[in-house]
Amino acid sequence: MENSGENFNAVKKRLVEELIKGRESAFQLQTLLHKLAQDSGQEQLAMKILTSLTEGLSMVTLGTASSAQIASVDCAGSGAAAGGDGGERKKKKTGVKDRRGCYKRKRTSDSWTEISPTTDDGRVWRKYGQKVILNCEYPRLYYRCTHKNQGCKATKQVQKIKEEPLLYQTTYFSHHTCTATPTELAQELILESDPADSNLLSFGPNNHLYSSPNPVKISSSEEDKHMVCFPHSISSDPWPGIVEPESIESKQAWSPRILVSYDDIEEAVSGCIRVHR
DNA sequence: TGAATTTGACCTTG
DNA sequence: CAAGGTCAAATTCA
Repeated sequence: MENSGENFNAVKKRLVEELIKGRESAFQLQTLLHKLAQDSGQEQLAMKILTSLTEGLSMVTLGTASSAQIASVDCAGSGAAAGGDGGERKKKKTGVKDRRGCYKRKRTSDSWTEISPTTDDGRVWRKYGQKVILNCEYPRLYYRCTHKNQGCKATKQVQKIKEEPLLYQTTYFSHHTCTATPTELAQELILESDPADSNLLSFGPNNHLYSSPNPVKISSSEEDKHMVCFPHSISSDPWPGIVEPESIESKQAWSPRILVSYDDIEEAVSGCIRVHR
């Protein structure tokens, strides 16, 4: 057998390189977009970014993680406390209800992920669970729409990624079928009226990736609804490229994020895995 | 007192 | 069997 530690380091190094390339390309694109309103080169450059990031992802994927786990950003690496289900409490119910909902959610076209310094999205959620996740420093929180009784099936999972600066990864499943808040209605109107807002790349000061404090649904197309954000650079710090919220004066002005659909990643990754194995 | 949260148990999937 | 997602009784809060 081979030295797996060395392999890992080599892969990691390449991953860093690939992601840095992606970042540089993104920066070029940003400059380009600044100069030109419309240009055919934009698409190619965006593709280049996607390829670089996907390449990096595929290398990470070689190890253990699924792309969904990669999207969860390494969860700060430390060994998690076992199980979340500790302690002693009543032994309960022997008569289990016929079936408990669907377990192990699969990412469908109706799910998407957002990274944000806040979990507040203008909706009213009810927490229904919390779980310690392996290799994640912070527990994952499970929420469902408060209006579940109206038949609203919207749920979300909130995973704290980082303490300083505070960052959460929120994964949404299904859309609200209950009455939307005025804020959200306004947001959806804006996005739907401007399809160019979907899948776009944009950056904050210092060329850093950032997300809106009040995240909105980015994609309006059915295939691209489940999204993942990527940091611009990789180091021991899971989110080194993200600026402190306090240092930003108008986060709102650059709220869109780098977004890549799971479908794209998984398609590309599945191809890359064969190459790298 | 009702609604929301907490948390151990239960269940499915890989 | 481990891990992740959900349920629901117990507890806390307004």
